[in-house]
Amino acid sequence: MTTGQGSAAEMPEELARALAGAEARCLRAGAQLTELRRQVLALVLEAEQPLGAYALLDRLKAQRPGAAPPTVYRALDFLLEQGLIHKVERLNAFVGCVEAGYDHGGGHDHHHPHQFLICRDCGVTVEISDPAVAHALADAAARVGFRVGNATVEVEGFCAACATRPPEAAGA
Amino acid sequence: MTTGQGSAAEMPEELARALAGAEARCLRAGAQLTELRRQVLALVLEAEQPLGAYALLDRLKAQRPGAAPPTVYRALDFLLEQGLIHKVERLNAFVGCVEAGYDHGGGHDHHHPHQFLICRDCGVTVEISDPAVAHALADAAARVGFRVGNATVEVEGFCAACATRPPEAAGA
DNA sequence: GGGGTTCAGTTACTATATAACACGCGGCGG
DNA sequence: CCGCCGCGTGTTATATAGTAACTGAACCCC
Repeated sequence: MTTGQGSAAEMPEELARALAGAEARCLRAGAQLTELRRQVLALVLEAEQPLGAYALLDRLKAQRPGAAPPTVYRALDFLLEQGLIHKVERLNAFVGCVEAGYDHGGGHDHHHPHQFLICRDCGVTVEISDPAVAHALADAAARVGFRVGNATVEVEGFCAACATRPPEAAGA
Repeated sequence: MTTGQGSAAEMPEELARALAGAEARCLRAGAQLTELRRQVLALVLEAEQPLGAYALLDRLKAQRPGAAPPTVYRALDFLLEQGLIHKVERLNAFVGCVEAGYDHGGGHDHHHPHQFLICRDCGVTVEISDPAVAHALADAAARVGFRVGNATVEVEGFCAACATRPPEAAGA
């Protein structure tokens, strides 16, 4: 609510740090975080909620009038590959990866297991990264001889705030 | 591979049984498994793989020339509500629920937790229903005060067959 | 028989995503 | 120097997925 997207002048430190981290990460991966890609990443990160490709496109057009669907989708593909953003399949929308900011050079480089909690009521989407879930999943998969690659885990339900405030009196 | 979809004449016992089970289930739920819905359900069940709404529409047109997108989507919505089919979000496609066939009158009525394993190589999609995964997920959610409703869990990776037969020699 | 509900037909449209081709730029070998 | 190639992007067109809104038929209930 507090962000005036009209002019892309403002640049909170947090965003700047995230972009710098992304840059470093791409460097390590031998990938180019070009101007376009940085712009799209910034748009995703600025938003507090998952944004659809076309919503991003609209915002992007402010800075890049000629932008078309492929413009956005190609950037998104890149960012997904680099693990800088995730796609929320249930929403056909994209969010910044909560872990992307940490520039911990070692261990895994990207594509950490993650899960989304999506509030049915207020729409808030939260990313968590629970090892137990990943483990249970890998376990279950292994039981049928399946080798886990990338997992999409998205839970719809009620966030803490909306769960306590019971919505609008059940009608049925 | 063995099903000739050209004419909808054939009706394996398995399919017939599944449809009968679905009928019984709807009866119990006070829902009507109409002709259209049965047709769409049959199409989903016949396919060995997830089918997109428009693929279903094409097939449906053989039996119902006037069919349009809403025709299929309304039937799919119904079947989803009844728990007779699931949607695979990553594929925008629909599959029959493996548990729908069991006409166990008691306990849960539908919407059991389930997970999909999708082979990156051959595309085979398998549904499993692992309580440990569901539990781990509910647990992780509870830890942040989130009440779990419906979970989408879809794992991409390699099925047993494709995992043993290493694909086409890794390049990188 | 009026009035509700449910289901399906129909038209039109919105939203999401990709194909295919063209161009500019930088590197590299002839 | 030139042609070629890989890459990122621009551009146009199109494919795929999903809904809105209105219509009418069938059924049930009173």
